[in-house]
Amino acid sequence: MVQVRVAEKEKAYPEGVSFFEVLKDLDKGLLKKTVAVRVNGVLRDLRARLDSTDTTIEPVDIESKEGIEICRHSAAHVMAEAVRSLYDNVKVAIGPAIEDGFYYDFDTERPFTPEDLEKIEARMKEIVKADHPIIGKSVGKAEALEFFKAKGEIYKEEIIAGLEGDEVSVYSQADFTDLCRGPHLPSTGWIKAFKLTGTAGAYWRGSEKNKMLQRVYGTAFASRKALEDYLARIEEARKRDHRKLGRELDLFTTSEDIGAGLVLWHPNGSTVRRVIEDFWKGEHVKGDYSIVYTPHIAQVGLWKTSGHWDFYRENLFSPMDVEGQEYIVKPMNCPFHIQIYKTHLRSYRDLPVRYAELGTVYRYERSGVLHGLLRVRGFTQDDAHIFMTPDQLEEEIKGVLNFTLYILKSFGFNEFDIYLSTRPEKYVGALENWAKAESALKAALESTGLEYSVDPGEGVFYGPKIDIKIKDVIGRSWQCSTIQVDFNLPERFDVTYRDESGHEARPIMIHRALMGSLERFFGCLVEHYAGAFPFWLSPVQVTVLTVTQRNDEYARSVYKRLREEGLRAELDIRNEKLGYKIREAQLKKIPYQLVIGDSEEADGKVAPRQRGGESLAPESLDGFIERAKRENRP
RNA sequence: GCCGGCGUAGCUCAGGGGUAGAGCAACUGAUUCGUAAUCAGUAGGUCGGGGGUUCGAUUCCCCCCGCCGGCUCCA
Repeated sequence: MVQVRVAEKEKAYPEGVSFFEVLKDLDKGLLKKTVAVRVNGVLRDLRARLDSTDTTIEPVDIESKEGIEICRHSAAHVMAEAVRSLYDNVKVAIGPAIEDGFYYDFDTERPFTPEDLEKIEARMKEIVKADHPIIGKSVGKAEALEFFKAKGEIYKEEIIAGLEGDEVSVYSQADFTDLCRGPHLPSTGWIKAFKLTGTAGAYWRGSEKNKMLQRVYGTAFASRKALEDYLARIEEARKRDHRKLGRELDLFTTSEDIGAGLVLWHPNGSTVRRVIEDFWKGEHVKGDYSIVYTPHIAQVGLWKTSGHWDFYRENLFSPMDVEGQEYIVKPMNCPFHIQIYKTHLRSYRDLPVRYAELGTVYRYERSGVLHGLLRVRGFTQDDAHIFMTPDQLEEEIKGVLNFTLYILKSFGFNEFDIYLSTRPEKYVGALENWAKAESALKAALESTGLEYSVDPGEGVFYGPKIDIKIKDVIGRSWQCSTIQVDFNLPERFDVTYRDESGHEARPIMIHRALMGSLERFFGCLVEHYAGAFPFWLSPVQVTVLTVTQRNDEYARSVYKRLREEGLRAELDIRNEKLGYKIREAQLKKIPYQLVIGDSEEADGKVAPRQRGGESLAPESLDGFIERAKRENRP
């Protein structure tokens, strides 16, 4: 007999009884929302049986992260079963649960079409309805190898060959057997809600060198309601898509005639960008940065010296010939800033030197990776390079980190995911410098009191870095800020300063971008605010609307005054009904609509209406201007 | 770059071997109107580009460009 505890309850059962039976006996209600159990810290199937060491059983709730993962994983198996039953000569590869869903990779005779997706989903529904038991067992490695070999499952063979230990576990449902660690649902009927979401090509083991397999994506949830909520969230994200809003609000476009990944900023988008840039410049001047400008092209030798020519050649635009010299469009700003630094002999007393630039760079991104404003070929970095003595490193990083957070918060981002990336396998620079820099970054992070995680080996070849991802209102993360320590470039460009004893010494550099690229950051802002920018960023802040043409003259004077006060105003005196004009202003997401009718004109007032639909009491123009000015800042 | 899908009026989309259609937007006229769409009329397209098949291609085939979903990549 085994003494079993589940939550508060305790009872003895004979060995060999399944966890399912134990729960059924002890707490039927609990069983209903349980998909697996954790026993002594290990996840097990409900079908698994008690053995002598099992004492405490923790049920895994279907709504829990692990519970949903188990559902998704089982759904992936159901999909594999469906695909194998529908198509000949299919080999299955891997099929894990992922964030928001699951996928399974198949090696097929031909790629899947959208029609295939429907067929597969329909077959999956049949399999769920048939409620096949999902049974796991442990088998010898040799036996498993033989089994999958006989079935022609070469990918499974490869996986098994790479596994440690003598035993592997396999799961079977109906006539489909898969290599799998588990756990799984007790039977296919336990899958409550799923949907296939797409197909894609995906390389075996993620390497371009390997064969491209067919991946089918899907998702599964604990209930139909949860699935519907998820689909509604996707729909919400779709509504916020910066590419859609960019067109609707006339913010930006790209043009086939110009080229992929090159952005045209329309007047509305340009206004937002200008406000961002003005704010950025002002804050940098306050923060003791020097703002600089540098050319868009330069001799390729600069990039050979920097090392980018060797490391990133496939992402540089081809050189152009200028009187026998090779020039390229710049992929980075750093060498220019270094050249400026080097025009003078620097003393330790001059450091740190901070150069900031809204520098437009061009990188040849492979066509398949381009995406709206988020991944483009020409973009403007809010770049800066700081030259300092090694002693100044920690203090400087703290300063940069706090500055970054301040700027991001000014744009309405208050939640961050912060990562410290440490030395990668391929690196340059002395180990002791790496250690020093990593500990300086760490100390700076700790001084903020914010949580962060370490990405081991994810640093750049020339130094460790801090990356900050901002979270938008619907919880998505966007990589924007990066703070990178660099030992490489000062060396390569022979950057120096005179230390306290008058000797030549090597400064350390920091590269940092707060918004990353203006394009990406702008795209992120659009989605964060769903196009309804805060007042200080809105392309048009106020629109003056007349009720009838009798009010045109007064409306003009209101409009003129608003412009004189530096507010971005528009005047709509078209011969249309008020409702029509309001609707249009609303769709343009203009923060304030000033309604001007006979009564406002008679009283010398304006009647503000807010973007949200709320009408404010008529007030004097001065009063409104005061309100607007109060809101016209971060 | 790779896999799949898509490209028709400014936008959203329908159509389909015999040279195209709707709604909204635009323009013109009437209406002078109070917080999300007044009515009527007009105009608008080398059907992404190039080549091929065909008596005839926007439709079928090939190549290219661009966009979308992924993979890979992202200093």
